[in-house]
Formats: sequence, C-alpha cells, structure tokens
Amino acid sequence: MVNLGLNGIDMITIDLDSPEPLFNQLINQIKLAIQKGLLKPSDPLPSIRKLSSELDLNAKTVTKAFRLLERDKVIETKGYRGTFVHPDALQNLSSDIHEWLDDQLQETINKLRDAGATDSEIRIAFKKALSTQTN
Amino acid sequence: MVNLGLNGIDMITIDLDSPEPLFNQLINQIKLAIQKGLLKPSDPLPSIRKLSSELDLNAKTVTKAFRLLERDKVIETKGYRGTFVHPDALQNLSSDIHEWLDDQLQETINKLRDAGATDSEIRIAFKKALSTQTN
DNA sequence: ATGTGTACCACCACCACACATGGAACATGT
DNA sequence: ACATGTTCCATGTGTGGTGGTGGTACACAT
Repeated sequence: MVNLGLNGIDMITIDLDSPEPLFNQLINQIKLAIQKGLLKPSDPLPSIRKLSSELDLNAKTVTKAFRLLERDKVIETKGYRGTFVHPDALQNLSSDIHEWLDDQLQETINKLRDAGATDSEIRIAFKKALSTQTN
Repeated sequence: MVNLGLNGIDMITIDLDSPEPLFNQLINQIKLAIQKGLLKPSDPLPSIRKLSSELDLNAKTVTKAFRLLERDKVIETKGYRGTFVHPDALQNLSSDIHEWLDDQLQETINKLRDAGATDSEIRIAFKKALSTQTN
C-alpha cells in the first residue's frame, strides 16, 4: 500500500496485494481525484517516471494507465511538456465505452448462439477474428 | 495413422501426429466419404464404441464428432438403433456455419476497434458476454 | 546535460481454455 | 443379457493471453 502526496494532497492509493490490476487502480484513483476536485482541469500531473518511482510501480504500468486515460480524454499528454488533466475531463469521466462494448458483444453472441453455434466454436472464431490484424 | 475399412471400403484416415484436432479430422473424413458416395443417405454408421476401438480413439472424441455432425444434420442418431447418414446429408454438407461465424465476429470486432477499444478490453467484454447464460 | 513521452527488446507467474484420455453410470430398446 | 447413445466424474498437456517487471533507445525541447 503506497500513498502519494501530490500538490500536498494525498490522493493516490495503490494496493499491491489487491486482485485489481495496478494500472486499473491507478486509473480509478486519478479519475476519483478529478471528480473530488483534488485535480482540476488543465492541472499538471507528475511525469511517468516520477509517478512510477514514488508509487514504486514499473514505468510501463503507469504508461499503460496514462495511455488509456488519454484515449478517454480524461488527461492530455503534451510530449516533452508533460501530462495534464484534460480541460473537459469532468464531462468524460463517465464516458465508459465498457457498457457499450458489453452490449455489442452480448448482442452478437446471442445471435450466434441462436444459430446453433457452440460456445467453444464461438471462442475459436473470436480468437481468429481478433488475431486478424487490421493493418 | 489409422485406416478403417468400413463396408469393405477404406474411407477413414486419422493422422495422430497432425495438428488438426482428431474430432475435426473425423468429421471431415465422414463428410468426404458421403460426398464421394462411399456412404449414402440412410446408410448405417459404426457405433461410437466400434469406431473408437477400430480407430484407436477415445469414445469421447468420436462422440464429439458425432454430436457436431448431427447438429449440422449430416448424420442422425436414433438412440439404441444406432447412427445413420442423414437423408438430406448431401444438401447439408456445405452448410458451414464457420464462415458465417468468422464474418459476424470480424464485423463486430472491427466496429469495436474503430471505437477505440483495446484488444484486451474486447477480450474481457467478450468473456463476460459469453459467460452470461441465456437460461 | 536534463527531462518529457514513446517504442522496442526480453522474461516470468498466473490462469483459462482446447483437446484428449480414462472410467463409470444411466435410460433406451432388442 | 446386450448394445445403443448420453452424461457425469476426473486428469493431463499444450497453447495463449494478461499483468507486471526490467532494460535500452529514440525524438523532442528546455
């Protein structure tokens, strides 16, 4: 369990013993800090290297969290200038693509099942379709 | 490599060293025999126990092949009376749901990817959707 | 030089699944 | 009694994905 005081405020809590993936914990903690107002839009975030060393995580883990947060427009990376809270972060906190993902896949799977496909066959076809690159 | 003479005709060839799953080889061999006319509609097939012992396969493997062949209406199991080639087998030989399966899943996955979803996220959502029972 | 994000290499532990095996029991009908 | 398909128990092996770690290197700008 590691706490990080950022801007003089304790906001990041990582539990190394939790079954929850570390990068996911980090994502949720940052979102929570923004929602609580501890981090405001356009505020600077610690660099990947600083966060990884202070939280005692690998840089790759922090990088992964940042990459996903940026995709969802919760943060903004500006190259050598560092990473910042996205101006519209508050609006994008709840924009979860996961529910939509679940619905889409559930719909497709129901259709395939109705056609008589075995779950095993669906899994195999799914693996094949996913491994097919879209290059 | 095992050959089975059925009705005095060699028609089943199983390669134990092939990467192709055994149950799949069996399915294709039976379909091929029907297509070639070596097995005709309403012809009787060897029992699961006989086939498994003569081909040196486990009964479960043969059972799996038979179950899938029956789902596709290529064969017909009549309980204690044995298993027979389906009367409409020739029409159902080409009814491969696999191509359709591949297309459906590829289409869905492309849509999800375009929406920015990670392959990992897609996999997680897929697993969740598949584990959701339709009872 | 120093710091930023980013991209690649490799490795390990864990877990879920596919495939196949073995054995046992059941209901069916002859 | 006998043979049919069916269904449950269990085990093992191999494959492949995930999460995480470690290191190195690059382009960028101060």
